Amino acid sequence: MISSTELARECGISQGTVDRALHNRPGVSPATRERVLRAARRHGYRPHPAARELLTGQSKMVGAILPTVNNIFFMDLFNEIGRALAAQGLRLQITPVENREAFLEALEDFAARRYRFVLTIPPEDNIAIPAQLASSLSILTFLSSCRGKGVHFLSPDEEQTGRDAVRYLHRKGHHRILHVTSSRRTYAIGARTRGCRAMAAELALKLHVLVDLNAESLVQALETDRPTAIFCHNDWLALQVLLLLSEKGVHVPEDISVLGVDNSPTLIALHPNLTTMAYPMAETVGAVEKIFAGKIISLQKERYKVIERATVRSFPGN
Amino acid sequence: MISSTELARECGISQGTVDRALHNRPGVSPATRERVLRAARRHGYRPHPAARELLTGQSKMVGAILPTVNNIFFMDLFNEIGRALAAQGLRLQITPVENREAFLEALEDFAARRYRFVLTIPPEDNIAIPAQLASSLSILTFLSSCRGKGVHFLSPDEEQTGRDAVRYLHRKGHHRILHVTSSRRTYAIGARTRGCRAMAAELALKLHVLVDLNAESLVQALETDRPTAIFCHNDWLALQVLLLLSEKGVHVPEDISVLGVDNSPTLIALHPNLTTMAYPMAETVGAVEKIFAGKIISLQKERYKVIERATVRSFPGN
DNA sequence: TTGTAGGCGTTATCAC
DNA sequence: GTGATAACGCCTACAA
Repeated sequence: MISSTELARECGISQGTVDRALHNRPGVSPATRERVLRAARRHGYRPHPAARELLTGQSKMVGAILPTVNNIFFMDLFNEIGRALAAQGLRLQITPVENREAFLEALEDFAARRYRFVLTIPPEDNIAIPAQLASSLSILTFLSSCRGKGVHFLSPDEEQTGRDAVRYLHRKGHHRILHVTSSRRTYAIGARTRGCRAMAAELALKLHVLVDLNAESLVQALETDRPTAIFCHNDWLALQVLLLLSEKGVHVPEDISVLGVDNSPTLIALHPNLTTMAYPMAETVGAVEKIFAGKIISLQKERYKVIERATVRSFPGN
Repeated sequence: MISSTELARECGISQGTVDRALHNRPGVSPATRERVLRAARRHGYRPHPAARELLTGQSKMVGAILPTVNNIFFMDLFNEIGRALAAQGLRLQITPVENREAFLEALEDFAARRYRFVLTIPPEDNIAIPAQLASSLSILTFLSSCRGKGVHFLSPDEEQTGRDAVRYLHRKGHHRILHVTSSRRTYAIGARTRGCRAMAAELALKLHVLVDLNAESLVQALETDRPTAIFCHNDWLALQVLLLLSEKGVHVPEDISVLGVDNSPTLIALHPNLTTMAYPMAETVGAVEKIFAGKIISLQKERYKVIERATVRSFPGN
């Protein structure tokens, strides 16, 4: 990789002139410009981003931090955001982290590099962000928030999502619902279950909540409560449920219905029949773009939208 | 983010002394050192990586490029590599790319940043890497190679993998095998199918190859050839097959066996019963580490190893 | 039209 | 034990 100074030496002119030529700025004779551009192309010249970042105090990079596990949907989301950012000349860099220490370390490094924004899925809930960090970096969190002022948590109203899911199944004629969720403590998990419970109470239908899914716990829940539908916290759990059911010889949707959440492109590609509630992807990408532009945006009013496919049946007369 | 110069001003000393204190180098009085370290901690001081990179011409970052689709296993692999690199003070930065243009653009940027190594899954097969780029960057490719001298393609012998898979199923008593693979043209896909065919011929057993899996094509293949086992190119396809089979009411492994490849942590977490051939993950991570240390390593002699779980049955007497 | 100079934050070296 | 200075590559501003 050649530098603009070396380029200048090679062309027998000053570095300043090279710079003008490279940036298409006035004040260079056509002949000189052509000579510089040709030399630059020949050497595959690229300005050193570190030098530019040092000088301008700004980077074209946008950082992202993703836990090493449980990340398929967020990988999809970040891919989508990355696409939108690329259109603005920004580049998304994803760092996988295993635990809180690595998470904070990555944040520190991003801050030191003067990244303007960092998108994160914290590996744990409620991680405390040191004040120094929070003030020098705009942190956008998904899934679960962090402690620290200035950290922006971007999420739809998940209690509403739980309510919507139960109401949808109720409208389809289901009165006994199993809610499969996780024991992790994130905002989305807690709120969605609360929403489910609230709506189940309103509609006077039976709701059983199953945490920590496995073959035994699922069979037991099916036998105990005889649900006609399973609402899974996300598509990932829904697929797990589908695979477990198929091993037990239970047919979907004849014997039981399954509803997922996210409409994760990767997981739907795996099983295109899954009925699921689509995460407001486009709205999120739009919100991130607006936040980058300095606006304050919330997703609280955005709703997941049911995408009806083959894993939920409806009962006649409902 | 405070700079070492500002730190020096605050402590009323020169920047050089601050630097010595921060790096635990001799030539600073204990009192001064303490004063500097305290101030640094108070301000959350971090050296600016861009400045260091500019000066030293080296970066602590290792780049990685991943296509936005079909990337679950490689995400797992990169997570593993990232862990190993973190232990050496290097940080893995993954950039998702959609197509060849974005791929080359990301490579150019990595080169300009003086990243020493880049790990890549090319979004297409056989992309041409400009000579400039290849010479200023050590490129490690997985899955499929790129044209360009100096590009290091790291892959086990996939023809051998195909042979091993067929032999394994044959030993389990299967004589009619369906090989589900993809129409993409990567080294792994082509070689593995070749290996399957070769071994099937050697063992005089029936092998049918199915490209572009879907409900109809699968049913037709099952009816036409009556296979007793399905060898899927990877775990992803294996899960797709399992889900399709369950919809058709075909039981695994009673009615038919399913064998995947990769032992992808993410996908196995989704379905812990899948019998699969484990990618030599540890060996790959070790190879990457050695290559970073300047050695030339190949994975050609490494083999995938069958992990027997519940989706492959064996016939008595075999 | 072109050259020069200063500075971004480090690190390394040399002088005191 | 400490300060001053050059250099990394780029960009901006000003001088010739």
